[in-house]
Formats: sequence, structure tokens, C-alpha cells
Amino acid sequence: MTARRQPLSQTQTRVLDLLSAAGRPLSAYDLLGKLRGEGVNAPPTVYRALDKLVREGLVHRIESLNAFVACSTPHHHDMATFAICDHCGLVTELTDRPLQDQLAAISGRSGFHATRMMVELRGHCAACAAKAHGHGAPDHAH
Amino acid sequence: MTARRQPLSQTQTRVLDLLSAAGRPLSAYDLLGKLRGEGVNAPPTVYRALDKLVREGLVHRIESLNAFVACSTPHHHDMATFAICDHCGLVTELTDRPLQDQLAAISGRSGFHATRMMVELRGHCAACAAKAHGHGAPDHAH
DNA sequence: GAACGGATGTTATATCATAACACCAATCTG
DNA sequence: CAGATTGGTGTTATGATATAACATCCGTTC
Repeated sequence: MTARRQPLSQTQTRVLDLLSAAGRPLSAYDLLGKLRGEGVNAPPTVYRALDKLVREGLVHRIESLNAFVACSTPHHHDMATFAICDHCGLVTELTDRPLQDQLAAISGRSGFHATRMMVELRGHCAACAAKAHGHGAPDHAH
Repeated sequence: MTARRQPLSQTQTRVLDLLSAAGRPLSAYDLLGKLRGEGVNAPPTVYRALDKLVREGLVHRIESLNAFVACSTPHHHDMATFAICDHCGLVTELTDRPLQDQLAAISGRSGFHATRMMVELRGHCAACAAKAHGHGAPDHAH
């Protein structure tokens, strides 16, 4: 039942590699910057590659950052959960099956049929929370 | 422990009224359109009013729509859950305390301290799911 | 070889959001 | 009262994100 993997074009592969190598979210324009000089010169090419990768479940879009990350466990996902540190920018993808079930149940109670579920948590990661004892730390510049 | 309510300026009140009256998400520029001719002529004024209203817990930003809605139950919220119909555009705010607790628990397991939790479900509302029997309905134009 | 689907290139533009600075009114505060 | 501070606003300009519309190319299928 695992969705069949379509072969990826060269641009698509390149975008996925860049995201994987970065290990953090990149905006479409970050990617475009890295792809200039490789024959990619305009936003639509990047957005099209990203659309495909998101459809294939290889990349997630993080709505609250307007950015994209390589999926940490490339199943076909209709749900993604992220914990985003507002101090250091660290983004962690969480997976929790009971949460998904509970969300489906909650929305189902109102007759809603969910096809995509996004959970984004903002706050401080363990390391930054530890550092932030009393001395008001300046938050991560957007 | 209910956060003290700051008095609202005229612009802030006006923005909140417009959002309440709309009963659906409006973008900052939708609001600006409605406020032209009332002395509001530029985006920053609208964004500043929205920032304040969000800080006060009276308005939520819906990340996946880049839009704003009046909070249905104006407590001070650090969590919001929305079900967004991709067919008719209906947006419903859900409240579920166990979900909030579970999210806090999940993130806490990794040492993450969440200050804001966003849950956005995309799919079809009860009415549109009922209509969508077989005949592929064209989705709501963005 | 015509038709098609999928990807790309290109130009232009739409949409969303903020920087930087000036001004004003209300409220403290010495 | 004078000066400082805070919060809101106006204004201009710009930055950042995303898509429309149209042309081309290429491999597959019929």
C-alpha cells in the first residue's frame, strides 16, 4: 500500500538533496539561491519541484515558517508534526500515531473529513530552555 | 489568571469587528480594503492592529491560509485548532482540552517547551463531503 | 508521426509582510 | 510643570513569498 514512487527529475533530486543536506528548513528562495548557476534561474522551477516532492511525501512544508524540510521518515504522510525552537531555529519532526488518531477522531466528531493534518509547536527546545534561566535570551532572529 | 484585557484602540476595535462580522478568515489586505476611506491607507496599520489582537488572544492567525479569524471563545489561548474545508472555505475552530494536554506531553518527551501550538486540518466539511459522492467536485478556488 | 504528459524556461505580476522614520497623545515622574 | 516613556498611527519604500500565462522540449504511447 506504500505509494508507488515516481522517478524524480534532476531538479527534483537536487532540491531534495539540498534539503536533506541542510537538515533544517529552507525557503524556496534559499533553494533558488543554491541552484543559480546550475541552470535554475526562476522561482517557478523551484516551486514546481517542491510541489512534486511534497506530493510524493518526501518533503514537508512548514506553514508557520514558509519553508520546506526533507521528511525524516519518508513514508507517504498525510500528517506532520513539528516542534520549532524560536530561540535557535531547530526544527524537529515528531511522529506520534495516537495523536494522529485522536485528531482524526476530534475532527470526525464534527463530520469533518481530514485529508491533511498539520501540527506546529512553537517554543524552546531542551537546550535553549536550559540556557534560558532568568537571563532573558534574545530570540532567534526570524 | 485570565490575562488583563488592555483597552483597544479604535483601529483595533474596527479590525476585530470586521473579522467577527465576516465569520471567516480575512487576509490583512482584505481588511485593508475594507478600511480604506476610514483613514487607514497602508498595510502596517492593519498588521499592527492584528498583532495586538493576536497578543490579546482575540484573533488567531491561520498559518496555512495567511489569514486571520476572530477567536470563537476569546480566552487567552496558546493553542488553536482549525478545520479548514478545501471545498467551500468554511473554517471551524475546534477546542479540545485533552488534545492540548496530549500535545504538551508529546513535545515534553523530547524536552521541548511549547508556548504556542497550532493545529490545522485540511479536508472537507460535513456538507461538502456529503456532496462529493463520486462526481469530482472542483475544489474551492484559493 | 501525431498526440500526450511531465518538466522546464521566461517574463511578469500578485500577494503577504516589514523596515525605518516622523508625529502625536496619554501617562508617569521628578 | 518639564521631560521621559509608552503605545498608536501615518507614510514611503522595500523585502519576501508565490503564482499566472505562455512557449518549448522530450520521451512515451498509439
